[in-house]
Amino acid sequence: MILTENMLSLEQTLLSGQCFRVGCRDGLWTVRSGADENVRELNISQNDLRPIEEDPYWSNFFDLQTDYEAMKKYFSENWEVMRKACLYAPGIRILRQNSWEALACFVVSQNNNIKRIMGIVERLCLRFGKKNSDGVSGFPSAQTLADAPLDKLRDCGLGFRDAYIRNTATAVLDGNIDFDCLKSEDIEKARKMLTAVKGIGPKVADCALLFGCHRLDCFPMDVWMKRVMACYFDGCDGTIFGKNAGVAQQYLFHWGRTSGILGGEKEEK
DNA sequence: GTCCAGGTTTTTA
DNA sequence: TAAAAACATGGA
Repeated sequence: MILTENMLSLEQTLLSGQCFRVGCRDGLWTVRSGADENVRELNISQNDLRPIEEDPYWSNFFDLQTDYEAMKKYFSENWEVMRKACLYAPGIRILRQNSWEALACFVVSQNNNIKRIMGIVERLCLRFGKKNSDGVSGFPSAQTLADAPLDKLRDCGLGFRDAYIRNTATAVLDGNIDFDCLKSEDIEKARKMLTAVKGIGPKVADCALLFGCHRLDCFPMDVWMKRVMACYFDGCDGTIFGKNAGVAQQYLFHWGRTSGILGGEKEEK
C-alpha cells in the first residue's frame, strides 16, 4: 500500500485533539503511546510513512485496516457540509489508542486546553510511569494512579481533576470500568459504566469510547460540535450520520474549530 | 486584571 | 427540573 497524505496526514490526525503524547520538530513527529514499560515511541515524517506500514503496532495504531475513503465518500455524497469538512482535512484518521491511557487523558481534558493537557500528561508519565528499555516513560498504570497521593497528582498540574483521576483509576482496578465491556457492550450501557464515576460526564465518556475503544458510533458533543450541529445540521445529533458518526464528528470538529468558518481561532502549533 | 480551555459537580432559584 | 456558580491552572 502507498499511503498518501490524503489517506494519513500526521499533522491533521495528531493535532486534531484525540491524542496528547505527540510533538513535532522540523517536520519530524514524535508519538508515544502505551502504559508503563510497554510504551512505544515513533519518530516519523510525513514524506516517509513506511515505518508505520511496516510495523504492525503502528499500522494498528493509525487504523490502516479501516477504509476511510469509503466513509468520506459516503459522508460527502450525503451532506454538502461534510464534503467541505472532508476536503478540509482528508488525512484525519481515528487512532487506536490504549484504552486506559485515552480514558485518563480525556478526564484530564475537561475544562482544559490541549497545550495544558499535553503538559499534564507528560508530567504524569515522567513522575509516575515506568520506563521502557529505551528510557521512554510510559503512561502510568491505573494501580499507580489509584495509589498516588492526591497532592502528588496535583503537583502535575491536574487542579481539581486530581480526585477525578483517582476515581477513574480506582474504578478500573475494581472492575467497575471494564474495557472489554466498553468495546463490546451496548453503547448506552458502556456510557453508564463510565459516567457512574464522579468526574466522568457524557462528553468525556464519549471521547473515551471513540478514541480509546474505537466505538465509531460515538459522537462527542463539545462546545464546537454543538455550534456546528446548530449552524449546519438543524440542531440534529450525531445519529444522522449513522454507525460511523464518530468519524464524521472528527472531521466536523477539526473543520469547525480550525478553519475559521465559525469565527474560531486558528489552531496554534 | 479578565477570559478561556474538546466539562462536571454542586449549589441555588 | 433548570440555570448558575465553583472547581485549579496557565497562557493570551
